[in-house]
Amino acid sequence: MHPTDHSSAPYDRLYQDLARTLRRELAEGRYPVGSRLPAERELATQFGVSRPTVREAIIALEVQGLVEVRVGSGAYVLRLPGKADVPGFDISAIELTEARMLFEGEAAALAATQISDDEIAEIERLVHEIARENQDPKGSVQADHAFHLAIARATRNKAVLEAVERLWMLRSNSPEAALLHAKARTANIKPVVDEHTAVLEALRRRDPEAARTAMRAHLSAVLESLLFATEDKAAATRRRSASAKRERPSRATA
Amino acid sequence: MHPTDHSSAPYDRLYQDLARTLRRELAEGRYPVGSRLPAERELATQFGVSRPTVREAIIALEVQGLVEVRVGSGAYVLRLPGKADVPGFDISAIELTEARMLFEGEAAALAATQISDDEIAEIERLVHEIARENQDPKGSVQADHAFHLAIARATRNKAVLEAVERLWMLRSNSPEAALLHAKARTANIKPVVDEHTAVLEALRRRDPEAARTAMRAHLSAVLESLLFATEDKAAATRRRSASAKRERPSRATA
DNA sequence: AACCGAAGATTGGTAAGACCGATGCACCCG
DNA sequence: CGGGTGCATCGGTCTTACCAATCTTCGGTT
Repeated sequence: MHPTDHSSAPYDRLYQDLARTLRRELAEGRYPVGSRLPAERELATQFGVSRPTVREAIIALEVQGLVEVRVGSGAYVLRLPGKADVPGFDISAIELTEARMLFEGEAAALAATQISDDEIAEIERLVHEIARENQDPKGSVQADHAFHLAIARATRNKAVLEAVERLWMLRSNSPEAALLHAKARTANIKPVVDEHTAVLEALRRRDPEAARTAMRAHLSAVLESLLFATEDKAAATRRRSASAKRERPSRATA
Repeated sequence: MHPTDHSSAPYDRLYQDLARTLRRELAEGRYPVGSRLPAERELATQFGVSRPTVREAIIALEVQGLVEVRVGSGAYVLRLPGKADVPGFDISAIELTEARMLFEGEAAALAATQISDDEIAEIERLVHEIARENQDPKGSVQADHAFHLAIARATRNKAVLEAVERLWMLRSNSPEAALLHAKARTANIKPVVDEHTAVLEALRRRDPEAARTAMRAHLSAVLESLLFATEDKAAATRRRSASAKRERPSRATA
C-alpha cells in the first residue's frame, strides 16, 4: 500500500494526465526555460484532446509557476519542475523534522529578539498544556502545534510564519509522519516537556542563541526518536553521520 | 502606452479573477472545510461567466490544494487558504528576504555536507551566468533563481527544497518584491557576483559554517538594499537594530 | 536602402451548447 | 422494512464560434 494512496484515485482526468505529461517533458528538457510551448490548438490535435482540456492542463502548470501565459503569444517556460512539482512526491518524516530543526531554530532565535511579554505568557500556557499529555493526548498535540506556531508568529515575520505553517501542514498530510511522531512522543514524555521549557526560558531571557540551541535540541531529539523508530538502518546512519558535521569522503576537489 | 512593460499581467483573465473571489470567500468562512462548493453551472450563472471559465478557476484551486473535485459530486473544501494563498498577501519584500536569509543560510550549511561534484559544477555554471547580468538581465534573474534552488536541492532534503521553492514563489508573486529586488541588484552588480562566488567556494570546500555565513551575507546585502530603497525609515531602523542584536558569535565569522 | 505603419495570420480568452459517465438520493417493489 | 432501481444532478469532455491581443509580413514613404 502506498503511503500516498488517497482513498480515491479511480479517475485520471485528462487535464491531469496532460499536465503530468507536459511536466515530464519539461523535466526532460524538451522545452528549455524561456522557450514557448506549442499552441493550444496544436497540443490539442497532438494529444488527441480538445482545446479546453489543453487549457486546463496549461493553467495547472501556470498555477504551479512553471509557465507564464502571454495573451496572443503563447505559454512560455518560467522554470523547470522540481522534485516537489512531480506528483507522488513524498517527504519523509525524517526529512521534515530535519528541515524543521534548521528553520524553526532560526525562527526561535529571531523570535527571542521580537517577542512580547504577552506572547511569552501565551507560550508558557501552551507548555503547561503540553505537559498534560497523559490526561489529554489530543489536546497536547494541538498545544504542541500552537506552541511552534506561536513562536513563528512572535518573529513578526509573515514569511517565517508561512513557512513554518507550511511545514506543519506537510507533516499532517503524511500518515507516516503522524504515526512516527506520536510514537516518538509517547516514548518519553518528561524529556519533551523539559525541551519545551528550555525554549520557553530562552525566549523569556530574550536570548537568541539559547533559543536556537534549545529549539534545535528539541527537534533534534524528535529526529533521533524517528531514526530509532525507523527500521531503515541505512538511512539512519547516513543522516547521523551527516549531522555530525564530518567531511564527506567523496571525491576530493581542488 | 506601456512601452516595454510586459513585466506582469496587464490582462486579468476571468479565471484568475474568479479564483481570487473564491479564495476570498473560503478565507471568510463562507465554505467551511469539508463543505461543497456550488455546482459549476450554478457558479457560472452566479458570476456571469461561462462554465469553462468556472472550471479553470476551480482547477486553479485544486492545484493549490484548496479543494478536491469528486466526479459526479462536486468540489469539496480540503483546507482554508493560508496567508500566502490569498492574492492580497501582505508579505513584504523585507520580510521575505529576512526569512530567506535565515532559512537559506541553514540550507547552504546542510548542502555543504551533502553536495556532489556534479552539483558543484552546475552551481559554478550558474554563477557565471549570473555574472552576465548586463548582457542578459532576464537570464541572470533566472540563473539566480536556479542558483538558490540548486543549493536547496543539494541538501537532499525535499522539505528544505519545498520551503525554499515556496519562498521564491512568494517573491515572484509580489510586484513590489520583484521591483525592489531588481532595483537593488542593478545598484551594484559586482558585489552580488562576489557574494555568489563566496557561497560557491564554501560549498566547494564542503565547509558548512562558511556556506552559511556566505549565504547569509549575500541575502543580508540584498536586505540592506531593500531597506535603503524603502522610504519607510521607521521600519528600516527597527529592522536594522533587530539584526544587530542577533549576531551569532559562535558560528558566524565576520 | 532604411524606416515605419497597416493588414493579415496566429494565438490565447471566452462563450454557448451538447453528450457522456459517475454519483447520490428518493421512490418503489419485494 | 430492506434492498434494488431509476431519475435528477454534477463533473468531464468535445465542438464550434467569435473576440482580443500579438506577431509577422509586406508595401509604401522618406
